[in-house]
Amino acid sequence: MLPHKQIELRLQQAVRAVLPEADVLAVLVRPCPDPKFGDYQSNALMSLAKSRKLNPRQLATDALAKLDVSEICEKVEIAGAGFLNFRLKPVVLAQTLQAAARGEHLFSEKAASPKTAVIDFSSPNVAKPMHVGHIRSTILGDCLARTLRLLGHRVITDNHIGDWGTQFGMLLLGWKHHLKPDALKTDPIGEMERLYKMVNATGEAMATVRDAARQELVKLQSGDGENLKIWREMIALSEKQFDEIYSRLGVKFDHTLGESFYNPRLKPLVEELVVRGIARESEGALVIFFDDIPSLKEHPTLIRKSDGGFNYTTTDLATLEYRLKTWQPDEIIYVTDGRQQLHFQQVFAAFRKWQSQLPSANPHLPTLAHVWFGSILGEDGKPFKTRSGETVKLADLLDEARERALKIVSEKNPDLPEAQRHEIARVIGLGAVKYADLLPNRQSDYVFSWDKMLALQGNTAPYLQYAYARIKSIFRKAEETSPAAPKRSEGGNIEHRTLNIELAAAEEITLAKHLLNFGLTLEAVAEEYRPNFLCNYLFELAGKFTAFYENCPVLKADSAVRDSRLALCDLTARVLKQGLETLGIETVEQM
RNA sequence: GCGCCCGUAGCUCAGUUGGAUAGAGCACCUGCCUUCUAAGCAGGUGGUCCCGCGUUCGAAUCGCGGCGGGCGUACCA
Repeated sequence: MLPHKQIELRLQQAVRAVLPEADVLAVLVRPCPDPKFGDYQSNALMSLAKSRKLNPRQLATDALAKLDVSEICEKVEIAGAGFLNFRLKPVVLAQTLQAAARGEHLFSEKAASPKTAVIDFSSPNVAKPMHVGHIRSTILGDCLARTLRLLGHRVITDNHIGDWGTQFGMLLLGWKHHLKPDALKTDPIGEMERLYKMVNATGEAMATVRDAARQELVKLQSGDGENLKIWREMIALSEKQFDEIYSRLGVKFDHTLGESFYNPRLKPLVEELVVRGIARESEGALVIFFDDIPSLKEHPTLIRKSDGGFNYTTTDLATLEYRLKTWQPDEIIYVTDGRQQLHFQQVFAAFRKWQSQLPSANPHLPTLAHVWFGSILGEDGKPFKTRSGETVKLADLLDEARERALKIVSEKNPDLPEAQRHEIARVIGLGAVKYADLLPNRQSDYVFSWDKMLALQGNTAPYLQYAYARIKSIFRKAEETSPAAPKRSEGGNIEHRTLNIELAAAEEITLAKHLLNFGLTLEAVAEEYRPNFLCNYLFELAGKFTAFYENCPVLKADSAVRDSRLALCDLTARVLKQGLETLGIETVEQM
């Protein structure tokens, strides 16, 4: 168990001894904001004292009397209003690093009770190009999936693509009358988008076009052979595009169950909801009212439109039911933009209402989480919407990123073979785009900017990848200059089985202590669904490594120091690589 | 009208149960490539954390009231 966990556990036991009724799970041990206070601190006693009108310093003293962490920490200090400050014993720090060097852990622990989580993200629409608006959901969702998996949870990713709905009426009408086969061959998505826009535009002016489109939709929904055939072709063409983008992004889904998958279930589902008295007719539509939920009292949700059609609430309820039956998840996570908050409140409330009324009511309903993110804005601060020709296509963004990175790598490192420079540019460009998306708090609105997305300096992915490449460079040099250098194990890491890690320089100690906080950070990411915590952690790690790199020569040091520093380098590289991988970002050995 | 979110350095933004002297990147200024990769480092400039009141030992963070902005609010998703 990592030292801070041990401290936390013992502190919780001590608090239980002093305040038996207290919720000790809220007693947390966190890294100190400033190393002068110590390595870890707990503020919990102050809030416990406050709610009980106790003297916080006295409570701290009482808890301390029951606390024995002497083999982990130096003397525990009570500071200020009642902070407990812990300072790790150097030997504990060294032992933790050595255990990591032996491959026993990488500063994180698997969850004690693994859960099953379904993550719903990306969800692009058929017949439309993937643009920058899709990147947040895709990258965030993928990162959350990776984080939960790393922590030992069972994760099921599901891409709920938009392959059904009213847009297909217009698409079918356009396809039948205005399709340009050559254009479809060269740029299928562009051609389908053109058809949609064209019919949509004329439909706004002409009722006959609207009606014709509606007719095509009705035919599709009632199983018309020709329309189904065209519809399937549109999906196939779109999925080809999705696959290309996902392959470039390195994003994989366990399932791609689009809206149409749930189509057969919609009618019986709605009937069931009516029979159970959850939905009722209102103004010609079937509606679920939430009179018992104040925040939703004014916001009923439709599950069948007055024209008999179903909408996305219906589909989402059917989807929830399917996921529950199929995977028995503990948690279902939806990664969409914040504008859908009300919708998900309604879906979640309707689902609970429905499930609670089933005869065999499931006592263990999953946690439903809407992980929302801010809107994408243009550089003018106005909503970045699909206006004619102004959408930045995802493929173009990735191309531009790769080109800018190639230009830089060719300047910095012209001697590398061309193929290698291209590969580096791919990894760096892609990493920069992803990192730019993960770094801000997800709830902030997102001002799209080429320069920001493609920045290669400062707090960016290339900075982290650069730190990694520098470490790898040290190891290359070590092998060149000294045949007696530590050997590489099969995993590409250095063997440390007999290694003694000794930390003397301030930069070494600071770096080492930061490594210990990797798992803590991953847990925070999983808890709050916020990958930016990991970005910041890695940026600090790279910064602390750089300080070490500037001040502590590795290869020129005497044998014992050198081996210890090599081990520290290797552990840093592993955490950087693992951390970046969790963000969905690759590393390169040289750049 | 109601609901959600936001307002922190010139710009873009972090800020982990309320916690210790509010941080980073960009931009700008001064230094540092015979020394493990300068996509870097060291230092400097830069703040009424929108305003006011309150709760608290302690507020950027919580409550109330303003001001400003974004989004949502029954048949698109």
